Amino acid sequence: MTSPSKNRKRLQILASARDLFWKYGFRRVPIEEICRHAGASKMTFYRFFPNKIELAKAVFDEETGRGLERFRTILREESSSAEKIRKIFLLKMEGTHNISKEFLQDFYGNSEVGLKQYIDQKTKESWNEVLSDFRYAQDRGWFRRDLKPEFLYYFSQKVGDMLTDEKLLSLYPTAQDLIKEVTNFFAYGISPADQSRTSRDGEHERTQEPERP
Amino acid sequence: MTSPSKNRKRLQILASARDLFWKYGFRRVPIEEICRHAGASKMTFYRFFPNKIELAKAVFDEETGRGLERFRTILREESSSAEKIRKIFLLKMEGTHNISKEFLQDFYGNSEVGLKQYIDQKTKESWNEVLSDFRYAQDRGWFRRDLKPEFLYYFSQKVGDMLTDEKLLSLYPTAQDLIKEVTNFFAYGISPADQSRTSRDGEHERTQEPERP
DNA sequence: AAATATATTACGAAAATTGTATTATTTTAT
DNA sequence: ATAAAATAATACAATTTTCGTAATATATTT
Repeated sequence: MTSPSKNRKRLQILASARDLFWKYGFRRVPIEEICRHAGASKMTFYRFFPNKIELAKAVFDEETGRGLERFRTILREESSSAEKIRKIFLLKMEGTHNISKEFLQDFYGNSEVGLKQYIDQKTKESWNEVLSDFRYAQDRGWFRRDLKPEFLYYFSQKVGDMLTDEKLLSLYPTAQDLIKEVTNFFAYGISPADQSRTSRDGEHERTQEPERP
Repeated sequence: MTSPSKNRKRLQILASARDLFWKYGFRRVPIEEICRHAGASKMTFYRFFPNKIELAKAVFDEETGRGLERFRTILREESSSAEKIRKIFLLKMEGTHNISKEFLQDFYGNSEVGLKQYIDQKTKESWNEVLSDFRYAQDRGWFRRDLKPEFLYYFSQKVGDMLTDEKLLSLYPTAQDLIKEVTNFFAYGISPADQSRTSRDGEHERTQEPERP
């Protein structure tokens, strides 16, 4: 058995599936397209996965597991706040972690028994772990205290859908406030308050314009 | 003939088609899904459009026309830079203008004669107009001079794909530089340089960390 | 050279999509 | 209120897409 070779194509298929599922969702992507994208034949696919659903499960498990792992590693490692956010930035750019809306949407539509529950549970677990990790970092003063954990979570997920995501929008009174948060995030970074920021208001109530004395 | 009523459903279908095409591309979205999304029946669809291709053409025309119009209006109107960028922000949030990659991709795959050329030309025209408008504003000192026109264009298109867009990335030596641009954008906004920023380097060569005296 | 992994091609079955027809319901104008 | 128009709902055949398997050929590994 050629262990390394055996897994090579499998991982390529897995990666391609993730990329395509992420963008277009589960049902919109035919198996053959995944194979084309992965440079594999359909037969090779069926050697590793019995059908598309099992493939999707594998993708889901990979992401929740490995992505969360990477995220936690970055949060816990010995580095500056700026370095942390830079790495999370890059992690997000790779699109390596977290589950896309489109992917879950189609998965939910599937009437497979137990699948929805399985996903719900795993999602909730991951979410709680991320929040807990974030608060861990926040407690140690690595991140601003007035930055909502939910914000960084969503930010690290997908900058793309940030401003159109209903869930994220619902965290703020108006769309304006979300824009403020984004602006503040880029203006101040994630570092805790320091002596240079004396004119700030309370949490999430700063003016939209960055102060420039 | 009830003119207003006649166009109501048609516009809803058009809007739904745009939303779905934008996200998933042309071929991945069945007509019935568009109808569902628009709250219209299939028969109503076929009353307005002979087939999906004609619908896509209509969507394309609408977007290049109306979207560009709105963009230019914002750029040209009498308002502050901050106000302009805010409106462009909101415009982008609505996802109202510019053509998505997925949409064009599928359109290109279609062997319809002349379609590709038609799209290419219209796209190029719009692109040139936007750039020209941008430089117009830049010349009048409304925007920073060291902000690449291409950047604002892409920014206004889709913040989402910003950091994964190959074209945009290729405008910068490294991904770091793009991140710098994003950071600077949010840190300084689009306003021209003022007295508060004396420690800046040359174009696109500032440090990644915002200065905080 | 043998064994294994993969690609290619073909294929039938199942499912999805398209486009049309028919009839019922709702909306609009008079 | 009534007629006309617009729309919805349903059903349908024709077409296309997708799925999953098989048989055979090619490439890779051992």
